[in-house]
Amino acid sequence: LPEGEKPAGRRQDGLLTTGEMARLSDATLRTVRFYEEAGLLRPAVRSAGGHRLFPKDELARLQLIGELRAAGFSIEDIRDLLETKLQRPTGAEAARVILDRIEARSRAVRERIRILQDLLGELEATREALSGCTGCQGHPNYPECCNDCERLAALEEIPGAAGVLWHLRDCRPR
Amino acid sequence: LPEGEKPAGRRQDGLLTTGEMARLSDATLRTVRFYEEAGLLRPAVRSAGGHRLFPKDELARLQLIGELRAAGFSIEDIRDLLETKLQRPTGAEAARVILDRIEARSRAVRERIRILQDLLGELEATREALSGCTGCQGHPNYPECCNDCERLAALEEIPGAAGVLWHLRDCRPR
DNA sequence: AGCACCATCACGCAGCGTCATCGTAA
DNA sequence: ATTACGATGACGCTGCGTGATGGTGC
Repeated sequence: LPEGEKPAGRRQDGLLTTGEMARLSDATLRTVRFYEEAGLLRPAVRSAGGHRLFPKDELARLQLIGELRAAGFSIEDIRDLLETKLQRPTGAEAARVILDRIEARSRAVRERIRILQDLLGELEATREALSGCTGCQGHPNYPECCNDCERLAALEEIPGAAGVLWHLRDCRPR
Repeated sequence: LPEGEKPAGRRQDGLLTTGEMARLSDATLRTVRFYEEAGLLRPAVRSAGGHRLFPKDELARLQLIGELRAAGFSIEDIRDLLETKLQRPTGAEAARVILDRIEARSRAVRERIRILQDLLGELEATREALSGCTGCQGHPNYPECCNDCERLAALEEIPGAAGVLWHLRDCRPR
């Protein structure tokens, strides 16, 4: 064993099997194969028996693909991104194209974060509004009785989501 | 016209057509119908000619569904949430179930926000690393020359994503 | 009678999951 | 020879988009 080098797989040729790629990147076999067919991973060399063998660089690619997917890039977007540099005549041009796309995605991600944060706020407000209900004594004509509940009526405000989930009368659209 | 009441649609019976529902909630006709078939909107009354007519409360429901979908929740998740109250015998029990689910959702949403923020950070770092390249003078043997670029080598660190996108040698998996 | 509106099939799409059946690797 | 691992179809799923074709509302 050459010292100071942890082999990524256990093959001596430094190639990775489909399964190793999958395990090292939180993907599945199916996903790795799908990405290869889709052209996101470069055509793997095959063993004599037909098994895919990926050079180790492809692992970094696969991991990046996973992150870009999580960020909402489509398969096609990603293919474009990965090919951009090779399809532009100069580095300056390629960089501008890539920067634009990243900018656009960043904006979309920020927007998505904002939406999620708003929703989180509404969920919290809903939780607060209904938290008093866990101590509610049984009532004969539940669930209609909640419409006349004094405790709920005394609340400063009932978020729209709570009104809908609790099936209160007059849930007004916002 | 009874005063002080802005009718939601323009029908005098206060019911909303599929199209009105769609327009008032940023959905499409198809989506409204789909949600009804999926049981997210309660079976609409039909006109003599077969057109759906929704009571105005359903609009608040539809809007809530839109928000939950935007946050990434599945149709089934949403159906469960919406039906919870009616399927439990007491308010206290229903409230506990709903609170649990909201708690779980909140946690999931927080987790998603965290992931997206991490990604945003990586996107920004990538943008920064490549932003200098937009001024790169043409070079005869682009794109290979980037591997020996002095400017890139001088950077404190090159994020993995940039290494992959820029096809630099030795992009090591993380 | 005209025009916008709505209904119901029905097919299509991404991005894989999930068998089933079979060949490989060591 | 065993046992885990991988390959190749092929069909399934979600959440709608997108026609086509024909009836409604007013």
